[in-house]
Amino acid sequence: MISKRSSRMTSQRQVILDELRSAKDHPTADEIYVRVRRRLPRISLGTVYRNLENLAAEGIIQKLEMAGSQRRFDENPDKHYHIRCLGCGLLRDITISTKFPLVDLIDDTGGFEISGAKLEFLGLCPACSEKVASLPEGSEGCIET
Amino acid sequence: MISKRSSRMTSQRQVILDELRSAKDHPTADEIYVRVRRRLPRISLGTVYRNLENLAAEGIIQKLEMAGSQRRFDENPDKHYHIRCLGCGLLRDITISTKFPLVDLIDDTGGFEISGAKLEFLGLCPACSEKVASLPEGSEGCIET
DNA sequence: TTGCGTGCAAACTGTTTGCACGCGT
DNA sequence: ACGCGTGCAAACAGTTTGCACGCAA
Repeated sequence: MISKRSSRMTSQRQVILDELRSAKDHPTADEIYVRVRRRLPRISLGTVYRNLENLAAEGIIQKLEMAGSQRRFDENPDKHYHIRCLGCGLLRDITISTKFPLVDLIDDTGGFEISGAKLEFLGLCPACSEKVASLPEGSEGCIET
Repeated sequence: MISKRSSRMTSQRQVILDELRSAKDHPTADEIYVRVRRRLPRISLGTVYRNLENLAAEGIIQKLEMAGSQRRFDENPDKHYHIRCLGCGLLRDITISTKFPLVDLIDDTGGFEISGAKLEFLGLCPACSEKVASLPEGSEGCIET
């Protein structure tokens, strides 16, 4: 794993990591901030950002940069995929049958040296697709690329 | 195509669309802003954003929300894929051999109603991989997910 | 003539940073 | 005791919005 020399262990760092690990969702920095503040009321948002950034750089957690939305953090540092609900923003892990590297899909690299791919699925979570099913009409599915 | 009632044709809208169509790269709003200002020096950045947003909503152009980077716009409204250079940020179209919908890769939808997938490749453009080849050392490839 | 789209500037969101201080090593 | 990591507040980047006015229809 790509990792830097590990940082000093502060109570802030400890609680942030704790709180992220016990979160089932993939929280944003400010969601983590409010959760951590229950235990460390004087912590600052800047500190939360700094620690999350460091933990990610050390390969202990994972930073999720989703297209067109706020950054989220994942306690699982290993490569895996996600599906995002277009209705409520819920982000959930998903496993894909990875028969081959996605890079194999490319026809012509155009001279690029390819190092990876970002893949994210979009849809409606059970709760939201329930809601949509009982809608007036004319709300055609929003197919994103 | 999903499209709204088309908007009033103003010179701003016309020039923005022109400028985007003649751009080979996939410019950001502010890049378009500086280009358009050569022709319409009094245009405001807000107007550029509003028009790009409308054109995208009408299906005339495409908004590209890439993970962890600034929004870009594509004169081609049709679904296609891109590769982004991790060195310089260059964004280029790429064609993939789409033997099957990406959604077929999913093992378990977890009850989600899936409407699509976002896929983006990452790598180094010819120019940047040239530079890296002649680097000191210890700069391991940054494999993103 | 009507009202949509504009220019301008201010607001806003998410994130980063400079600084003095306090705490982990 | 040294200096990294903190709290705070200000800065920052990208994008959005309220308002009065002008121009396309």
